[in-house]
Amino acid sequence: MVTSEEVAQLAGVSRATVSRVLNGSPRISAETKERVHAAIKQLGYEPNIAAQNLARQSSQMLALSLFGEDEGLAISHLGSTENYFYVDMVRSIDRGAVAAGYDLFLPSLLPDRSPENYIRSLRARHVAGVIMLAVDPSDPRIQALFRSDIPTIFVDSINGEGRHATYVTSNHMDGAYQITAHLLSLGHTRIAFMMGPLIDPVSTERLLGSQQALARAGISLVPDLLCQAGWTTEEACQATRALLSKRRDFTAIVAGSDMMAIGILRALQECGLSVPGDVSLTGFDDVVLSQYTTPSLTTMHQDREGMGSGAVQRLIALIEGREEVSPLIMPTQLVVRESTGPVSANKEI
Amino acid sequence: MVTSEEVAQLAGVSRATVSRVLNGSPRISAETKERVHAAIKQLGYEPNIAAQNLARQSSQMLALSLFGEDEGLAISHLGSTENYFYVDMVRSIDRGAVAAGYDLFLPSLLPDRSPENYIRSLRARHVAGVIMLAVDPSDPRIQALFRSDIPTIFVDSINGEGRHATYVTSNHMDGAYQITAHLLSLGHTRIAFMMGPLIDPVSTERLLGSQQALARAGISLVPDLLCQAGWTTEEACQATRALLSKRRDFTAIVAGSDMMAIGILRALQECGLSVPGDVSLTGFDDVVLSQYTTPSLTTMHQDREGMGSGAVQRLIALIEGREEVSPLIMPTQLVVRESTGPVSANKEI
DNA sequence: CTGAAAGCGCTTACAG
DNA sequence: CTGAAAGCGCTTACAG
Repeated sequence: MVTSEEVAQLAGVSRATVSRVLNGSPRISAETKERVHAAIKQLGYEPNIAAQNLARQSSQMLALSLFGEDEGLAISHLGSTENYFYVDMVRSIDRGAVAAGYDLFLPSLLPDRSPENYIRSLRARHVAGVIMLAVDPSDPRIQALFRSDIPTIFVDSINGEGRHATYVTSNHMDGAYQITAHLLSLGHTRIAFMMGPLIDPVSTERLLGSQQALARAGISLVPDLLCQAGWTTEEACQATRALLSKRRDFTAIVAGSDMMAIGILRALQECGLSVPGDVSLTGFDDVVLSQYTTPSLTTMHQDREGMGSGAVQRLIALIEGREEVSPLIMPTQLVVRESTGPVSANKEI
Repeated sequence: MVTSEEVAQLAGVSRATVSRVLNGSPRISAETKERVHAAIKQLGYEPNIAAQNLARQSSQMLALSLFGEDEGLAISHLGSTENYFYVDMVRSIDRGAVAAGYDLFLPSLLPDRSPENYIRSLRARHVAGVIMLAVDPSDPRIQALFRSDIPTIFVDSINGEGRHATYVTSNHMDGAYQITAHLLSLGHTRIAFMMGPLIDPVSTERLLGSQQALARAGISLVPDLLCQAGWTTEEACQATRALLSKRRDFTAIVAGSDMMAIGILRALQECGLSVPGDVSLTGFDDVVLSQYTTPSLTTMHQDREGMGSGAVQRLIALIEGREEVSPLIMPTQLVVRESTGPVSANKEI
């Protein structure tokens, strides 16, 4: 490994000067700057990150976390269907982080670690900030994180705003309102809801949006048709099978997400119900796959790009600590595809 | 931040001793060890990682890389449908890394970085080893990595074996053989192939396996029915549309992957072809979603768990440098679901 | 079994 | 605008 000492010698300056050039310190003579840069290029010098971190007492590292429910491993749950939407956001997060000169780190967490240990391990690594994807706000580690002064951006979980933390989310309420209104405009009045878990505020916001749309149309929600399931394709499929075994007196289903809708679609087709002939179905998220089911899914588009880059940009603002950072709430957009249609005249309800 | 100095004072020993206890050095009196551990617990001490890395000239960090084709960002492509299979492997990689005391790092790579810079940036971060997911072996960065002495495990790309690198992969050839034999046993003789890109050795191995199965049955591959597409759902769907517009004289399609099969299924259903009534369809990978399409997919199961943990275990062996490490080749397993059936008598070919 | 001391490669007030 | 020097918090031969 070539060190700053070697660069300094070649350029005929001190290590301090090399460091200053590297860090873009002002008042360095143009000529010195040039000599140093030439030496860096010639030697292929790259600063030792560990040494920088130690000297600066900080790092250029952003932790990317996504907690699952059953274990402590922080990023393990990316592969679960419920999180495909977030996986797709990693791209824009990565892009934003690179552009700002940060690295991404996946903090692995031992299952037996206490909340205090979680915070300490972030500190021991001098993590500059944390991007927390879709997390249960009641998780004690989240509470500890929120109490700490580590800059954190929460994606899709509302965890206050201020000097240390803020959030980015879609306007779930409006999205649910719109997609429900879309079904109402097609003549559906008996609508089933297969929501994500209602402990998750995202679900609650969406439920509220749907309720508002129904209320405005003077239509009431049928208690037995309000169902919950986990966010996964698997759980949504099972819950729908259970629903169908009890009653089928609805003409549409609002799913909590696209991945849930895929499971619901499977359950409907198993029963010989056609979509949208017998039942209309809506998703939420607009994941890539929603175009490739048969029928393709009517859904609400969430702006992953905007959320990812907005998250990084706000996190960096928090790290730099100049001011309070406000939350980012992205609009959603209705995408009408094949899975919704007018309520059929001959539907026997 | 509490430092080892404070622990040393509380325990009445030197920093050197604290360090030794922490690193499990032998010949430390049991009593001292106990006192130090007590002090650590009492103070909530966690070693400063940057200082450790600097002093040790190494880190406990594993780089997890997945190169896309169009840009330098290393992990950005996780969200693309072609990589859902690997995303699902992150879980077992994470678990293995944590168990061995390593952290996972996502090296972000600026688009304009040269292969030399890529290696230098890994070195500057003292990365202990690299886990390289499904990568184009001709990428110059891969070549540079392979020439370097940084321990690397390649997943699904055969890049030699030895003291610095080895690979883990499924037995793709056998898998393709089995799934093709399954179709042959159902009476299919005119089989279309929608392979992944044939620059990718994984595709070639699978093609070879299929060819062997066909040859053994005395059946020849129809040139026009051998198609290629990108690994994504999108590209497979489009390529199938193109195929169907030209000819339909086949009774089965072998897809390069499950995610491709989902796109193929969509294209078939758009044309009013029923699966498996008109055409049988096979996938590969056994991703979770293969159970939730209608019809569900007959596919080859790849042992993600085994591959992920095997990859980490071998990488650590490479890092410790005790010996040559042999590649790991996992068996695959046929999973028969709804998308394949006997060739129908009335099929007009 | 344990301590004193040097060293890892940077950064950053402090002088000039 | 630039250098000498101290410091970041560990680890690890070297003695004893």
